[in-house]
Amino acid sequence: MSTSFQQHRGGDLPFLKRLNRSAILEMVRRTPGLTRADISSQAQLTKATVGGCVQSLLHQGWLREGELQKSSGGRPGRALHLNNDRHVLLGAEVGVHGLRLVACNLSGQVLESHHEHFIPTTPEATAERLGDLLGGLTRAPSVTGRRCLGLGVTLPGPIAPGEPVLRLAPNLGWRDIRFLELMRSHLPGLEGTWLMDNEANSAAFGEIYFRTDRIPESLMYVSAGTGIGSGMVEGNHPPMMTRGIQGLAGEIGHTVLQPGGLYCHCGNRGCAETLVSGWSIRAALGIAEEEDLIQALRPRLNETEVQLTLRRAGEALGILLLNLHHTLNPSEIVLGGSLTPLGAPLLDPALAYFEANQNRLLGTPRQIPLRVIEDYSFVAARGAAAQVLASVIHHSDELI
Amino acid sequence: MSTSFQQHRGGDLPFLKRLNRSAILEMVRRTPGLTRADISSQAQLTKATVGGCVQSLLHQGWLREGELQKSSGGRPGRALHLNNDRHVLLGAEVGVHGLRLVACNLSGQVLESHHEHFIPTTPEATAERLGDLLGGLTRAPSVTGRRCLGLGVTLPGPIAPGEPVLRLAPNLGWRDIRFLELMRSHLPGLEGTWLMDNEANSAAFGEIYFRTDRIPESLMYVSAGTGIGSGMVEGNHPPMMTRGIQGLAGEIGHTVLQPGGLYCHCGNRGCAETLVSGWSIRAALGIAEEEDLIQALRPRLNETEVQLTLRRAGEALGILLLNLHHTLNPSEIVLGGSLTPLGAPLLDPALAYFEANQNRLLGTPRQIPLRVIEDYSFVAARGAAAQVLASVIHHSDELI
DNA sequence: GAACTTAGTAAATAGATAATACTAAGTGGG
DNA sequence: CCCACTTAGTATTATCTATTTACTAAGTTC
Repeated sequence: MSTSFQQHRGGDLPFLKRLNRSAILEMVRRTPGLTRADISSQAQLTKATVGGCVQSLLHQGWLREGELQKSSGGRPGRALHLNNDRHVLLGAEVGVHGLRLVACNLSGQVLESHHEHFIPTTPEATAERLGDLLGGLTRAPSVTGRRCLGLGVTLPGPIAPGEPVLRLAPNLGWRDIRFLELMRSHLPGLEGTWLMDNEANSAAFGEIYFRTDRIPESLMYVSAGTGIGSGMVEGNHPPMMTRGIQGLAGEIGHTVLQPGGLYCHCGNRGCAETLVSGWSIRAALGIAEEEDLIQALRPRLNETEVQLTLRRAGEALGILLLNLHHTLNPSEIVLGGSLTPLGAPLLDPALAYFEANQNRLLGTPRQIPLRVIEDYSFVAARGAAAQVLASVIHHSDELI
Repeated sequence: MSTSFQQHRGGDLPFLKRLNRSAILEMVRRTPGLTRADISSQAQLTKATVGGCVQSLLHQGWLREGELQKSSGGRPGRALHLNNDRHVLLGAEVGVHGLRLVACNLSGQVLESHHEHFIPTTPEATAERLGDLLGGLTRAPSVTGRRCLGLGVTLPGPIAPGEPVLRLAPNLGWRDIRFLELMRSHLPGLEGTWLMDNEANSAAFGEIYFRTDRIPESLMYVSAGTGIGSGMVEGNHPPMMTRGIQGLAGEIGHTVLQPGGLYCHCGNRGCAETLVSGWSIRAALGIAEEEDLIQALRPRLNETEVQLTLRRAGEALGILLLNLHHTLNPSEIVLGGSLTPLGAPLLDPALAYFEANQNRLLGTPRQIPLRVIEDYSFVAARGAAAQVLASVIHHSDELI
């Protein structure tokens, strides 16, 4: 899961076994309904090997057998699916204005979710409250009885690569917090893999990991909220994300778009966040921190000052997206975050700029899919749950 | 080597064998002088397994035994090194103003190199000339007799991920060129792995791959020449690079730094290249395409117009570097390309801006190493040779 | 020089996938 | 309805790889 320096390691036979087990589970996860024969041909393993692996995965409750496939002239194969009844994944997001929690099954379907307005004060108090809420979630009828595979927590700031430390959360005033450790005492019985990550990273991961059709080669999630962040996920088996040596990868809110421009809270001038972010829009339109930004703006959308501010912010967002296109060139871009409910006045200029300029270099008609997420609310928490599953499948011995 | 969508595959016993062979070879490559016992403890393989692998790698001429290590109370181990006498790697760079070729040994030491001023006209003529020069290189005394592992060619533009097609070379006027195919007929006897990549990608790869101490977790190479490009390499075993779905990753010359700024040749406004690039400096100072930019500028460095132009370009470069820092956060940045010989008037403002602003977010004193390459000339060609070696080690059956 | 320590090798063992042969369960033609 | 044919999946045996165990090699230390 981390980008930290990997020492060279050899592999023994159990390693090979784990590898094949996780490959088979991933295949069924990505294309539900696969038969053993399909797996055998795709994975380049013999029928016998696949049969053995599948049997043990069935036995352990990871897979279940489904209907018979249509015959193509011979004995029909038996469809295989994830067994969604046995396990649960927990994910939580600590946001600037609230806590969000989800419990998912292996397919990423949300079994239970909870949202609570909550202004994080100290890390300790936040951990306690979040622990309580998670405890409640695990006692929900749809969750009890399932085996918990772990917990993923997202935080609004850069995470140190390699160890679970929040380096900084500018909008919470936190610095160097080992948040998982703070939560341990409040969730003593919760087993499985615990991990934490940046909100945009987790969101990006979840958006690519739980998909079962037209899986992009890479995906970038841009989170436009109080600040602006992004997460990039690439590849498969397992998807990898770039964190950067200090966890700063994706801190696109502090890329400079306007040299010599306004001062940012980071001290530099002309950062993207001075042009497009919850805080810069509040500053430009005089909206207090305590008010809900969306609710404050909705009645004022006819004011020219508001329209102008949102249009300028949208144009800056468009430039930001284009710069990412020319820096990372993801296969798909997903736009989320608490500013997205502002809709067209903010987003149309961004999408228009991106579409107008994305093909200038190559001149091809191909358009990179750019999607505004319908409901951004539980994306990060669900993504953290996805990271837990990936970690279990690829880096644990659960499958043996 | 490519970022294209990987189908899930299982692994069989020969796969495991290849994996361990390549892991051992990589370990010795990265830390020359390792003993079998060192490898055994680091790779988590038993002494017997390591002994067997090493024996066959010695037998095939990949490794050689060296001196005895100093004893630490018992029998001293025998140092292992790459055998640099048996193989050769070929790399070539097709530049806007010339062709550069290298022949390297396994450690990346240049056995033979050649530079020729050459303005590429058609792809066919360029391929023919490059083929002739490479043929000459292979007949050099230091090269003949060695087994050729392959050829890597770099080109100044985005390469399609997954297949060896140059999508576009704006400064050559080329589009959708299968350059390797054009070269085949001129190098009929040349065996091994053939590959091609973008110049900055190959340079980045070479800068990280041949290093033997303090190997960074990731490295970004920024190439400032006629245009501006970058390449990012991450991880190890093997190092991976981001190409993007259209090969546009790293096209930082077309990130927008000055919304509403000057028109770029791509048709957009305010691209980084309009502020810092060979062509924009030429345009600003009225230097013709035929003149050598460095030679034309050197006598004029006292002119205020020149100083101002270079300082502004340098500041833009500094912003570009900072934006990359906040987007990818590489462990190390290397600056190369044909503009670097301009030295302080261009580079000082860039380095100063980067250093002044890189720690604003986290507030830590840590400085990301930013190095201007001493001699940029054969970096890309040597990097392409490095890619050949990595491809052989990780994706071929040569080691068995 | 004897005890000890570490490096490396040889032979037997365990455990993984592959190969082969088999059974299971459909289709379709007569 | 039967039978040839096709494909899915399982059982058994074989092969291959790494490990385990025992051993030899070659130093240091007292």
